[in-house]
Amino acid sequence: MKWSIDKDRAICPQIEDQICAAISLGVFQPGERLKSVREVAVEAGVNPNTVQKAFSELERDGLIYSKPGSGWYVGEEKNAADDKLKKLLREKTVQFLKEMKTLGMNKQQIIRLLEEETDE
Amino acid sequence: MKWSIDKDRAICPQIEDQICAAISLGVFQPGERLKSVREVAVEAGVNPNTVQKAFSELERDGLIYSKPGSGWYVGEEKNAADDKLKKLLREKTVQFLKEMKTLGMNKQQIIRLLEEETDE
DNA sequence: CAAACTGTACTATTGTACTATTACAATATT
DNA sequence: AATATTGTAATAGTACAATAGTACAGTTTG
Repeated sequence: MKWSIDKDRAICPQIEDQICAAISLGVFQPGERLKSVREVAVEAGVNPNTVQKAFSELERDGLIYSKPGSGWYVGEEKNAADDKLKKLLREKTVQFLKEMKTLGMNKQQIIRLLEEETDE
Repeated sequence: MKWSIDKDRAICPQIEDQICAAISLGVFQPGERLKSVREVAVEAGVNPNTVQKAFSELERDGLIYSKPGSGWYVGEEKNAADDKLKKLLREKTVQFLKEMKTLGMNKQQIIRLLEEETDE
């Protein structure tokens, strides 16, 4: 898995979110074993404690579960990942809209900016 | 002036950004005196030190200037505010797009989410 | 002149996020 | 059985933003 870590934001939720998206989008299948806490930490250039915390959060939300001594595994209920991803995308969108409107932008102007900054 | 402070983000840049937008959008006119550091602090529910820091940053960027003992005043060059606001809006947009794409969304899906979350 | 308000500077403290390091028990591997 | 790897926990250290409090000099106002 390829990680995209922005050092200017909290790292823990970024790990969470990207794993959540990977599960929801089918990159990881239910029952599949994830890489170990230490491996992910090296891959993402991050402290193992941070990965451990992110995994624990995902476990709390029912996306993954741990077999102590063996590893972390994707849960059977993909719903949990789908719901979490949807919620995440909505929250990010709402937050973005809020900030842009605080700076005086309206819907039309926001979409125009989006069009300008998109290459595809 | 009405402040919109999000406690989950760094406060200092929020003060900066909102004043910048207010100047660029003509809410504050060149030469106009801003409220004092202490007044803004009370209005926004924030520590005076944080406002002082925000004002100093805006001064560094040429948006406002201080007359020690008298107050802070909007600079004559509105360009500085226009440029800073434009840069700000672009950065926020680029950041939003980056995060959404990291979570697997493409342009079309992003715009659809925006449409869904906009009321006007 | 005197009082009030202003910008400015400084220190101390708190809260948060992350890193660094170590340790231990459960599991897997050989 | 022995070794390596895993999850898990605890501690200490670092860095930063923000708060709290104080102080002082310049300006305005009465």
